[in-house]
Amino acid sequence: MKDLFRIGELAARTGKSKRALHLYEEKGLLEPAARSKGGFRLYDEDNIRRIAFINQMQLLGLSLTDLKALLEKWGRCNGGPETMALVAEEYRAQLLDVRAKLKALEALEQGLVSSLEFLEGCRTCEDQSTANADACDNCARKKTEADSGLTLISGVTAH
Amino acid sequence: MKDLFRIGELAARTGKSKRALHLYEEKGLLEPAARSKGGFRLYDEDNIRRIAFINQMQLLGLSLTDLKALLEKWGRCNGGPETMALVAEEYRAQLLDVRAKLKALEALEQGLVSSLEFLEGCRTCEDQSTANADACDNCARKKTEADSGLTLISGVTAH
DNA sequence: TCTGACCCTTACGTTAGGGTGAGAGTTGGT
DNA sequence: ACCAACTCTCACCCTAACGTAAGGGTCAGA
Repeated sequence: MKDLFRIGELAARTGKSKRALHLYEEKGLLEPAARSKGGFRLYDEDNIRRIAFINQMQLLGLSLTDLKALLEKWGRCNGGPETMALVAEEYRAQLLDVRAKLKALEALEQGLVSSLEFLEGCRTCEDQSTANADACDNCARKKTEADSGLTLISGVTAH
Repeated sequence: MKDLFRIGELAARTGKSKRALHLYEEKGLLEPAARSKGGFRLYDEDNIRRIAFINQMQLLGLSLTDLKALLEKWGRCNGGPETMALVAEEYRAQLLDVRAKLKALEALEQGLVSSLEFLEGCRTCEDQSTANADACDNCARKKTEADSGLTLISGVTAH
């Protein structure tokens, strides 16, 4: 009927380890489409999609436990409006979280860009002045300012 | 000279536990400004800034180990151009990572928004048709499509 | 049927990031 | 001097997400 494959192939095709796949099953996140007579797990394309989903969510910082809860909630949703509302609530919460992370990431991106600009300025500055000296006063000062850490994010301006 | 405070106050002012602060010190991420004669750790404002920095980086998914490496690299940077280049390299790598995460988050945001739209459509659809039924064929079909998981992200379109 | 490549379950090991005392010393106020 | 509040240094416990064997079946091809 559908063509099924064993855990080795699933691992190869998803980049996950066999152990991880076993784990996802233990945690109730992944159910093999079938088992062979001898007990081998047999998977199908749906399983691959499920793993792609797990990957995405993991990337975004959800734990396997969180994921299980989410999938269960989604699984219990039978199309009735109350259950749908429940899922919607969950989604809304996730969305808030996602947006907060977005802001943090954007801030860091700015910080990194500024830092790079600063470092670039430092390089050209060094080029023009004391050629073989190990330290540049300007840079050293800026570095000291940034050293406590926060400047790294709030933006190290070029000099 | 500066006004120093003990670990309890630092904990209170940063929202971290004392244990966490000890841990950061063990990991080489945080050094008390001083110690009292009796051995109590004494902290200052710089320490607070350092912790804010740690917070930010943790939020973005860096491990304490990553952070230590980053700070060490930054600490070894004495203004010389080679060391600066090294730090710049690190920053560039971080930036790539951050941008990848940004894309993933934006995709998820879209997915969540679309899902919410779908759920909303479902609710209104339910309102107009079979009022007390527990299932709506339209919704059930959509749900089945989305059930494997990926649709959750690639976008559940409204019906 | 035999063999090599796979897979099964069970179960202990590992790293990160803390939590939670225990037992003992330190501080600051009265 | 004395007490309450605080801190110190061990040192063991915990969850997450796997890694890594051990001991023993399963499958497919020659």
